[in-house]
Amino acid sequence: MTTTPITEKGIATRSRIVRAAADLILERGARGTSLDDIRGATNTSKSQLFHYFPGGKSDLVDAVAALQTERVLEAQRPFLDHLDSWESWEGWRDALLAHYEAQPHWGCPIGALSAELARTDPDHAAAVIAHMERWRGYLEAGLARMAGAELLRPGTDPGFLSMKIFAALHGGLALMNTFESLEPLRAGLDAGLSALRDAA
Amino acid sequence: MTTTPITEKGIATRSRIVRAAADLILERGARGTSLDDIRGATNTSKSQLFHYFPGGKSDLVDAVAALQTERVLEAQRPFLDHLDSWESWEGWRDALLAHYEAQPHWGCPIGALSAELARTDPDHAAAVIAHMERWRGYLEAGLARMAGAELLRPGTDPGFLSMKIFAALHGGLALMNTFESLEPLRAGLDAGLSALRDAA
DNA sequence: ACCTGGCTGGACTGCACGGTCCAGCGATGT
DNA sequence: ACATCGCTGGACCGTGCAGTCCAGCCAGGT
Repeated sequence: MTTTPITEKGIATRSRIVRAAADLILERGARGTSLDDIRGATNTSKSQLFHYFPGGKSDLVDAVAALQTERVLEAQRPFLDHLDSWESWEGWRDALLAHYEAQPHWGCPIGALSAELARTDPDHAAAVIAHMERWRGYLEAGLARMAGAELLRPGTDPGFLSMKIFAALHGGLALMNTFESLEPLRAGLDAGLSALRDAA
Repeated sequence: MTTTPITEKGIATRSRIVRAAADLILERGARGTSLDDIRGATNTSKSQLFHYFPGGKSDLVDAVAALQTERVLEAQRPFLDHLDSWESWEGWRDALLAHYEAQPHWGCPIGALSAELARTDPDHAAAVIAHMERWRGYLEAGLARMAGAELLRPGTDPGFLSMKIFAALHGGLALMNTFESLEPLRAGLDAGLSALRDAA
């Protein structure tokens, strides 16, 4: 639960907090980011943090996860909604590469949060899983349309194929974080498209 | 740096600590596991922890990372050393599936540590990256032999191809952690082998 | 001018955790 | 029997952090 600000000033402050928190959490992880860090980075005070996020850090992390999900989905548009042709998949791949290259730090904000919170915090985990499933759902939807148009080998399961591509993508993101390079993501996306080609 | 125990009893205690710490860290993450947790799970005392790991938690985490690396490499034997035939790659895939299915918790111990520490702790990060590179190196070596035997398309880069397979694998592991199911790993490995087939 | 209420600053509290310290215990060798 | 030394138990300390509390500030309305 978060408190929605009333005035324009309040909206600006809240947004400033979430955006700074998103950056810090991407850089240091949720556990590695203290409320004082966020306070310092935003020129705010403790009371403001709890004013806008009554549930404390937990609420703030939820807000960050939601923001990052929107950001990453937005970065994949318009391809994400039409992943039913070879050109769309290639455009999608390029959009992802461009997005993550422009990001201030290596790695996938959602994936990192998931890896960090899945094991400890069931409530957050559910929200993060939902974000992941929504994301993968776009891939599956496109593949289902391709299967309908008989662009895929008969008997291909769009759900499993989407998981293959999704896994290859997220492995690229994870290793991008490890190796601090864009190369693993390029490789992961390549592997994902190989899996797609394999089913065509 | 760790203190090597002298007596048999000491060796047993140290090993008990590392193994319990490995389980707890896999389950809750390094930051989510306190020394008191480990102390409680092993019926030891603070002084023993610092007796065997003078550098404190940091040393212990290093030891856990080393243990988990050995475990996961061991699980891939004997295939890991002969990844130069189609049969070996399939045996390798099956061995990995069996290993992670038998594990007490979902996810990749090394990958999780990497995701957690890469951003904050450069010292640990270097060690974890080394482990990752060693692992990927086995794949690359096999692929290089395949390229030498002209089993791969001319011009194929074993390094990049190994990264494709490695990324697909690790994406499967990461999502396995998120979705708490073996299915993503199966999908990731499938995608990796698709990439291999694509280069054959 | 005054009031209301959204917003802000910052001191304060309680607690969890990493790390220190020292007083023993117990097996092994002489 | 005694001394040595690896090993063990657990009290203790300092710090960093999430979360609380309250005294203001500053519009906009009347």
